[in-house]
Amino acid sequence: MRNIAQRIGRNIGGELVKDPAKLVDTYPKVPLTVDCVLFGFEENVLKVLLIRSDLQVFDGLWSLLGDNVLDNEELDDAANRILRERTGMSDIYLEQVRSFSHPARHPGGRVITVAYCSLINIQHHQLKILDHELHWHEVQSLNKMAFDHYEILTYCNLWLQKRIQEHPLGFNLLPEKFSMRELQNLYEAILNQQLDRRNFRKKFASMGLLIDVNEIEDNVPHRPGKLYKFNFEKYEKNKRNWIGIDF
Amino acid sequence: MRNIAQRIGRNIGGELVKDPAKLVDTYPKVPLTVDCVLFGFEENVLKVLLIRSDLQVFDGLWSLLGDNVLDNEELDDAANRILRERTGMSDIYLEQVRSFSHPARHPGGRVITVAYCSLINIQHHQLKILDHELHWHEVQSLNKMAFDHYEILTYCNLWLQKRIQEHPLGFNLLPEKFSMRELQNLYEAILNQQLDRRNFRKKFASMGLLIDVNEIEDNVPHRPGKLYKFNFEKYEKNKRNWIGIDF
DNA sequence: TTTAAATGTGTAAAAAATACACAACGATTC
DNA sequence: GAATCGTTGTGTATTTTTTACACATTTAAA
Repeated sequence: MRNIAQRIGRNIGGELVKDPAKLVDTYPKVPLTVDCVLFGFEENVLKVLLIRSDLQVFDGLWSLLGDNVLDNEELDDAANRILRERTGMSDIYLEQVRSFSHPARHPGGRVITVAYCSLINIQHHQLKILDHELHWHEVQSLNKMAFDHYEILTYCNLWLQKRIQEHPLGFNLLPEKFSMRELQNLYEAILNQQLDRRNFRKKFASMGLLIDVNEIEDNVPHRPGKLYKFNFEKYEKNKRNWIGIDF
Repeated sequence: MRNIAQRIGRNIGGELVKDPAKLVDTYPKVPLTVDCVLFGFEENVLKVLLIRSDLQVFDGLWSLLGDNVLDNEELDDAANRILRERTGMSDIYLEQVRSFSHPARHPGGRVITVAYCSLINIQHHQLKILDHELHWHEVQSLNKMAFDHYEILTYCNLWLQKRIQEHPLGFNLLPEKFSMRELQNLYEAILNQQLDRRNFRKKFASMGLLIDVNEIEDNVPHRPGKLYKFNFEKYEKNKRNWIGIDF
């Protein structure tokens, strides 16, 4: 094997590189994409936003929302742009999850992708572009997808389960005013487990981040529950002391 | 703005892409590197493995161990290769942490990097290559580094603090047989906080993952402590039930 | 023999997590 | 308007976990 300095064209010995641009020119380049895993919540079911793959080899399988990273584009920006271009939605806070780099993950050759994740309220974000059969798909009903997207989705789903217990992401999925039952349904759907109703309420009550808006549910065929707002302001202030939720 | 299908050269309408390779050819390509953040522990201090940057613009600042990702190389493999080439060490388990993509992070132009992290026992892994002044550097004494490496290091340090409470990584940093005091020093160094000695011991005792080897410390100028081994076997078996350590 | 410096150990108090049941409410039906 | 249905709202006892804290013991060194 050649010496590393020789192989990558760096100077040997003690001399310093004066022209970094020349150095970067010698770097191999790879196609890089971003895939957005957008989770949503509707009818007490966790959903993910998908399109139909337009690659023949994937024969109509579903695919995450992905695209290339452009020249000089930061990954965060790429994720936001892709989401905007594919769905018409902006102002979604996406978080980087991890990269996937298996050499055979794309049938057209080596393409590395970085997965981004977010959770949104399906009602509050109308899909303005419906190309490629863009739609919300139940997470639980998926098993095969285009590329390695099922693997990415599974990874992001686990990431989300952990994340939602450390940060109050869940409130983005609910209407501004929500009942305790809606909140609990949300956590149960994401964590994929039943939770004790009284202990659930106790836990959130003790956090002191819910504001009782003195209203009750409407149009429910039973005793309506009280409505709450999430105290985003207080949360932002005390963010540093936030220790998370544990179920 | 052009339609996304036009911009990236995809087919419009319902037709399927038959040649994925042709499609990938149209993707913009970016230089991609991997940076390894290797943490070690020595003399009760958390250290990180660094080299001297050979870019003039960084005037002798310290740098992480980084290099390009090669064609068709998986990121995990790249990280292992880089570590091997730079230090001579293999069989180090590196974990992907996240990507850093600020367009101006490299003075030579747009270079995206993926950070990988590991924790090793400095005594057990001799540095076989010392090019570029490769050496172990105290984490606490750093503040400025080449590129955005200080930012990457800081991020990885936080990642590590979290990680070490969820997985027993720390045992990789200690000799096979270690005293409770050594173990506690390690946790204190990484978490950067003092821990109560009795509660610390109680916590580890209750996990049942330490094996008393019926030996005591040697060459200490005070009462020697008992030595333990970590029960890797039992941990691997019960990994799924592992709930972590919490300080 | 004394001193210095660390080890080894247990308990009480506080906090957090869990399990669990019944009355009150509103909507619907008859 | 009475009865029924389904869900809300609430509290307590038990267990588990976390925290705070002190003294006798052991070895090396002086």
